Amino acid sequence: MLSEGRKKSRVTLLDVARHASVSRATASLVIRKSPLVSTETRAKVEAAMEELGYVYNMGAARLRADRSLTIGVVIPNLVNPFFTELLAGIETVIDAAGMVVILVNSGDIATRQETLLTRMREHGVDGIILCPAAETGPLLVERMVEWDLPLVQVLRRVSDDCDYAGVDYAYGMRQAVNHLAELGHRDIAFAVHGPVHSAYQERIDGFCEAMQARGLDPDNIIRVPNQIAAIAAAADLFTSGSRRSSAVVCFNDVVALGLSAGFYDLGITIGHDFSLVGFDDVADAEAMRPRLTSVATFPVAIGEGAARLLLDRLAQPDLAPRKLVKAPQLHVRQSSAHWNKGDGGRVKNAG
Amino acid sequence: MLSEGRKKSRVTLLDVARHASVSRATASLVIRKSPLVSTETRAKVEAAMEELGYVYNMGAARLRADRSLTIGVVIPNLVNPFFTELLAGIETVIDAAGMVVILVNSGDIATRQETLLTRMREHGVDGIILCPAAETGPLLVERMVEWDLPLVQVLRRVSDDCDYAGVDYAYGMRQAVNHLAELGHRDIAFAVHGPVHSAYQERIDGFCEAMQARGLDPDNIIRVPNQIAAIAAAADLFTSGSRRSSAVVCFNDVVALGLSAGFYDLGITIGHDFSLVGFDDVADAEAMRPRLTSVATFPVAIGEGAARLLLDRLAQPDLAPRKLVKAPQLHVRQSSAHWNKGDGGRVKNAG
DNA sequence: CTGAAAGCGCTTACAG
DNA sequence: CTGAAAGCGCTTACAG
Repeated sequence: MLSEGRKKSRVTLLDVARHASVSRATASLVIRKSPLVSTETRAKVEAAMEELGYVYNMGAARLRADRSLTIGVVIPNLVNPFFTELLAGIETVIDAAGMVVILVNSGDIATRQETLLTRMREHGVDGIILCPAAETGPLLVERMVEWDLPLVQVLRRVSDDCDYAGVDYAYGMRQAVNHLAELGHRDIAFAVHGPVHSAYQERIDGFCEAMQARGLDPDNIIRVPNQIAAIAAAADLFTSGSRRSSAVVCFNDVVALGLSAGFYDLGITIGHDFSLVGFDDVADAEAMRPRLTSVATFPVAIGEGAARLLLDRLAQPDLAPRKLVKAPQLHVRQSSAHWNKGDGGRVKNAG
Repeated sequence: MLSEGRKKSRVTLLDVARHASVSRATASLVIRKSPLVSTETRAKVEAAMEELGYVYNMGAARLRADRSLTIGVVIPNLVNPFFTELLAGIETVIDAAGMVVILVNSGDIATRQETLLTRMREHGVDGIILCPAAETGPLLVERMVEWDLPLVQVLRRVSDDCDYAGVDYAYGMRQAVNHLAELGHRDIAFAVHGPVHSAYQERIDGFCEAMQARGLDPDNIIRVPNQIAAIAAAADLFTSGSRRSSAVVCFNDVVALGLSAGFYDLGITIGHDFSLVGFDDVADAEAMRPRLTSVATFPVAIGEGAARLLLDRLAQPDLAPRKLVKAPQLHVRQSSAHWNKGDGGRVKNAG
């Protein structure tokens, strides 16, 4: 009830100790739930804290103990639902560990990322989960080591000397390509977009290898724009011209959503006239009509995994670098259908 | 190049001062960019910082200066794209002010929100932007005042004694209803879902008033499920039974997306057989086919506004409570169409 | 413009 | 189990 003048004189641990007639050290032990304190004393101190309206001052504790119970999360993009789910997974685990997330957005710009990492360091975060911006070099990881700042890379990696939580993109691509090949497709395109980074490259490589393993031509890789409306407008790249394809694997579900709209505008029915496979399997895949066949990459689980890697490293700084590479999983829905090679024509949806 | 033993003996401001042959106070002034220091001295100190690899310790500064350059953001839900955009707006402004966001997710659970607010307070945040969880009482704001912790409510409000940044939901509803009424619709339903809070209530009230102002029956308010697949399965609530409607206003675009899928499954063509108006105008509205008519609520701008309100309050704590209520804006696309009253039948899309 | 000193609120050995 | 003391790294008056 001391709301008067709280600003001026905040209740301190010493006040609590005096009120409970114990020493400051004892009060500190109670707060940190040490077993060295008798139940009786503990109760007395807790009552005093309650009565005085004591608020623990993490700032002071962190200065002395050199830990902040704070971790930094650097994400290249806050609008893509994929990153949001990743973030949700991270937040859940960090929160459960009694820690707190400082979130920043690099906008996928390496120079900005520099600034932000410096700022995180000044704020004294205990560690960092980073999805490296495009163009990030491997020196970044070296610097973090020099800074003695525990780091886990997530989704993209720039160095092998550092923890990493991500997705087996090559395996995902293999599933997508095999699925379409088994439906009879031979002219399969790959629609990509966005900045170039390890996850981009792994998807490209995975697509090419999977196509070659099937004896198919892997060269039909087409870049589309970033904005959804522009992607839709680019749909005719796949259905007209010299490189007509009967199916397209998409870099992610954003591309799939855009192309799906574009095909609709062209009067082409997905899952009938043309097959489409997305990547990530965000919520929209199930909401689209026809429903989108997509390769699930489980962003929430990746986020949780990344957070656990970091927690482990904080506990054991000398652990060798670890990798958590999650296997994606194809969800077959309605947007992919049989292709009749016999006459090169279209057959009924078999999804 | 002092990477050896950095852990043990970190470079401190006193080291910098000595290295530059000035006092600690002077070094501190340089860091805080005070104009009281000569250019020459400043350069000397900056060179020393560079040479020694000095890292500013916010933790120590905050303890002494009683500010943390940190603000807490409490969001009920990280997966809804609407909140993500809101967050992006907040982050941009806070970042530009040289501050940093601590993000937590209340899951729309009031008790969890309590815990999180306490934790934020212990972490010493300078202020909080809160989208109150459902069931949050007005006492929460009183407590924050008692805690002397600056607060701005965003999107939902539980008290008028506190800054608020949000949307004029009633005006948005009026636009949606008027649009449909002008197209000839009379049996207009309102599809709602999710937890009950001020924004929910304002939308309900806004819908009812708008309908009454048009002389239409406002009682056709129907609750649908929260998950998108379940919303789709509930689409027949609007097209069968005693209360058939010809158009539906949706609580948000998630509902619109779900119902759109459900109508597709029922063989009903949006923008032709039935009209649909969404709310929020997230990116998906433009990506859907037919494109979704929706009331834009500009979440990024709201986030920016909320962050500015908080920054202003930090600068001037005694300001009277302020409200930033943004006017939403109807975007007419293809999902809403003329309705021919004459024979109660369907006419061609006029979107 | 600079120096010496006190203090923010906690934790950590170190004796008892 | 408890007390007295030092110190984490900064900022802030206060004299000069």
